[in-house]
Amino acid sequence: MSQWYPKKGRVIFHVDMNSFYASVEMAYNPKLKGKPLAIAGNPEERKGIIVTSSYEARAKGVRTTMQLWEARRLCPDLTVLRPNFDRYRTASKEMFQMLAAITTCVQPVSIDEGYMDITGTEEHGSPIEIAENLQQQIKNELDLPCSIGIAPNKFLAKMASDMKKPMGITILRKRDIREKLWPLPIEEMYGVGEKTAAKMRAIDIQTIGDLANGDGYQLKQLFGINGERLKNRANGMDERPVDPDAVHEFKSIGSSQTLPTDTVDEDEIRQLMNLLADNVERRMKRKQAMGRSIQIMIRYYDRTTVTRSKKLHDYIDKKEDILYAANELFQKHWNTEPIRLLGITVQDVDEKQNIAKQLDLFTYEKEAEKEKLYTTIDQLTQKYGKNTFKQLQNDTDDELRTSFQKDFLDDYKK
DNA sequence: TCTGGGGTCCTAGGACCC
DNA sequence: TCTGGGGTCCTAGGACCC
Repeated sequence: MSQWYPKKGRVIFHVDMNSFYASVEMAYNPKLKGKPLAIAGNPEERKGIIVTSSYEARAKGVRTTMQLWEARRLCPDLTVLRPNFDRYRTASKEMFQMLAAITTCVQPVSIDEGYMDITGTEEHGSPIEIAENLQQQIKNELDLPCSIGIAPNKFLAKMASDMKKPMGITILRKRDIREKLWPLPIEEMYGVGEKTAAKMRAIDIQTIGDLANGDGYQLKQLFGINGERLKNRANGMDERPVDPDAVHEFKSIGSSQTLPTDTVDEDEIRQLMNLLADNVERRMKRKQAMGRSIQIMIRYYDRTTVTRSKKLHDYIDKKEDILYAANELFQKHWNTEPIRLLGITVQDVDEKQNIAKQLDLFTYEKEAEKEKLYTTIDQLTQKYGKNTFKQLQNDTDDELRTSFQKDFLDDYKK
C-alpha cells in the first residue's frame, strides 16, 4: 500500500518593483515626487520613446514605448529624464541584498524583479509577514515601492504580483484561481503576447479561464509545446524551480543602436560597428566572459530585419576579434539598402573560469590519449621493429589508425 | 510622421554521421 | 546499390518579456 503524505507545497514570492526607473529618480530627487515623470531616450535622435513613467504620468495616458512627442501632447507638464543605468543598477543590487537576507534561493529575472523560494523559512514569520516586512524595508531604506505575489509556483506568483500595484501584496492559492485568474483577458497572461492572443481569440479563447478549459489537442496543433504549457499554467501548474544560478548562466551579450537617420554611408556604418564592438567588449570584460559565436543584426529603412550569425573556431572577447567577425558577416550580407539599425551580439557565451575548466579538461584528455598511444606504439615497435609504421598503415582498426595518422604519427617519427 | 535596446526560448530545415 | 530513421550541429527567424 502506498502511504499518504501530506502534500508539501512550495511558497514562492515574485517581487516586482513598481515603475522602477521613475521611482529611483524620485528617491534620488524627492522634488519629483507626485509629479508626472517619464524616462525616455534621446528626443533628438528619434529614439525618444518612453521607457518608464510614474503613476502620475500613467494617469494622463502616458505609456511605455509611446513616442515622446505624443506623451508630451497627452501630458504637457511631463518631466522627462534620460535613463541613468548606474543609478538603477545600484538600487537593484541593494534591493536584491534584502531578498538574499531572507533566503539564498533568490532568482533575479531582470533589474527590477525576481523570484524567491521561501519554503522552510518559518523563522522569519508567516509568508504574509515576511512579504510585509520586506516591502516595508525596501520602502523605508531605499524609498522604493514594490508589489509582491505569493503563490505555490512561479507563474502564479508572477500573475499575483501584477494584480495590485503599487505597493500590493497578493496571495494566489490554487483554490483562488477560478475566481482571481480565470476572469482575466487572455492577453494579460504572462507568456501570451500580441500574436498568441490574436490566434487564441480567433478560436474563441477570450479569457485565461477559456484557455484553462480549452481543447488540449487543438492548442497543441496551433501552438506546439507552448500550447500545452500555457494551458497547464492557466490551470495553475508550473514546476519550474527558483534557480539562483540562472543569473550567471547568461548566453549572449549584445549591443545595437538605431542611427539618427537611415544611411548607406560606409564611414558612418564603420563608426557605428566600431562603437557596438566597443560596447560588447566592455560588457564582456565586466562579466568576465568569452563567446564563440557572432551575430549581426541589420534593420533596413522599412524595418525588415535580418540576423546573420556564425560559429567561430575560438572563444573571443577582444574588440578587434568581435569587429573582424562582425564586419565579415556585414560585408557578406548587406544588400546595400539604407540601414536603420545595426547590432552585434556575441553568443555561446560562458564565464572565463568555466572556459578554462573546459580547456583544461580537453588538454587533459588529449594528454591521456597521447600517453596511451605512445604506450601502444612502444609495444608495436617491440613487436614489429622497423615495420611498425607500415603495420599501422595496414591496421584495420580505423579509429586507432586515423588517430595515429592525424595527430601523432609525424610527431613520433621525429 | 509610428515603434529602443537588452535579453531568452523555441522551431525548422539542411548537413552530416551512424 | 537506392534506401530507413535517429541524433546532433549549425543557421535563421519568430514570439515574448522587461
